Amino acid sequence: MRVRFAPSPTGALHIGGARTALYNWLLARGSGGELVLRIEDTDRERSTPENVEQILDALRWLELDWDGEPVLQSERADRHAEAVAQLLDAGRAYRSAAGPDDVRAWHDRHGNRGFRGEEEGTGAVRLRVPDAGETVVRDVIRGTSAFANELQDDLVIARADGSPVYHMAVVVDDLDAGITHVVRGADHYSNTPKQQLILDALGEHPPVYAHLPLLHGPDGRKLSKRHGAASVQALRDEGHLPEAVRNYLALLGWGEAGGDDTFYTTQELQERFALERVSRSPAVFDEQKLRWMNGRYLRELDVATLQSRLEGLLGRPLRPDVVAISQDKISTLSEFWPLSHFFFDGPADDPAAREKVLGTDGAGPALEAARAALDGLEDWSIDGVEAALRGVVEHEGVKAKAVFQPVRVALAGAPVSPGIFETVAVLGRAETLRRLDDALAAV
RNA sequence: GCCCCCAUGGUGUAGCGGUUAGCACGUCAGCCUUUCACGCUGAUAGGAGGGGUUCGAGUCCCCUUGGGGGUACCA
Repeated sequence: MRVRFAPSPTGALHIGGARTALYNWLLARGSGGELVLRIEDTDRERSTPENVEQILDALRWLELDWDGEPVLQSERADRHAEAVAQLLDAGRAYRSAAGPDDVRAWHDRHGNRGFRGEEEGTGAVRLRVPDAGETVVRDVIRGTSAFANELQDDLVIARADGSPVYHMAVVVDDLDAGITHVVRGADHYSNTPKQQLILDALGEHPPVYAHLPLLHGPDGRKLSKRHGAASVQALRDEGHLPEAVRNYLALLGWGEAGGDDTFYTTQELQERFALERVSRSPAVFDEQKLRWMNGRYLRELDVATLQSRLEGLLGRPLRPDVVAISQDKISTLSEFWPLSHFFFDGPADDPAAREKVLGTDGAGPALEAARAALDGLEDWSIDGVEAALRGVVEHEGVKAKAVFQPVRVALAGAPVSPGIFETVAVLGRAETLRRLDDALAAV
């Protein structure tokens, strides 16, 4: 099995594209086949080196590798031209100056019958589509359906300047690369008969096709940039884990036979993924579920791994103890800093929180008592701190919250932080007392 | 307009002629509890509509409706 992923370099890698890449990768890696990467850049405007690099970057982040060097479609123009010439020589294509207006005029006269032009020896190259018969598309996911040839326009396969059009280019590239299975988005489905027509004119046979259902946004419309995190780049920036994204994406449009499972290791995915079981209907990308799943993966990580991933995202060194006590509280990497930055750069500046929590009558005494208890504490551990602070609560005869919240705000500057005992223990005696004193001075 | 495809709760899916329609996210309630989370327990809600076929239909067929894709000298 030889499959291919052929993104067009429009910038970021779209979620739908990422899923297509994943499925192709699963197919190749799960079967011992090969995955080749081709950049569909016949549209020169979009194919800047930066755009291409972004796509490759996104794939690397997802840990989806490919075999060999990525092929740039634009570099195969000679081969495309050769194939066009072959069709011209064989009389399976012709040059015609007819443009869009002429095609429209034809349809005004002939209804939905496909446009048929005349050999004019100049203009764009059009494929001669037979009037009889039908082109049958066999799709592993969607089954079989027939498209009447009579209804198909003689399509342009090369522009007047000789440059090949997309359909011509893909067909030739897939042929030359020996692609056996074409797995791509369903937006290519209706174009498949055209490509089969070209293949047929070339005297070749079509590969196995599989068209994946499109992804929609929460509003039911095709997923796009305005739906927020619609790209792999955005997911990475939000602090998702590639393994979680892969797991989530795999399940967006595919389900195991009789399976109630939700979590799959990449290994399991490779073993069990089957094209035949991919859904036919479009799916809605659900950020909430991805987030939930990401949290589950995050909590499974050992502290050292989590720390290095966080450092990678934040670009600064962290501390394992801080990472450890924050792990249960976050579901994406980017939630770490807002929660625990105060360990590194001092209490947050949140006047509203200070006012609300430290402005109450009991706050002063509570902080005093907590300070005294911690000052003399011998066992400076999470358990030791807990014993000391609970002692304060008991001694003061107040609710636990009446002591813990002021301490939290004094240390973190915010009403939210990791567990208070953990926070105190990790912050250390000197820093804790200093922050308590600062808060006391302001009360 | 024409061609093609799709249709199980709010979301992703399981089921493949006989089930109390399963699982997961979400939502709601409760528990846990020092905040926020996590976790646990329970609840909520579903086969678009209409015709067939059949003893029996999410499950097979047709129509309607709704949604999507294609229809470029775009990719």
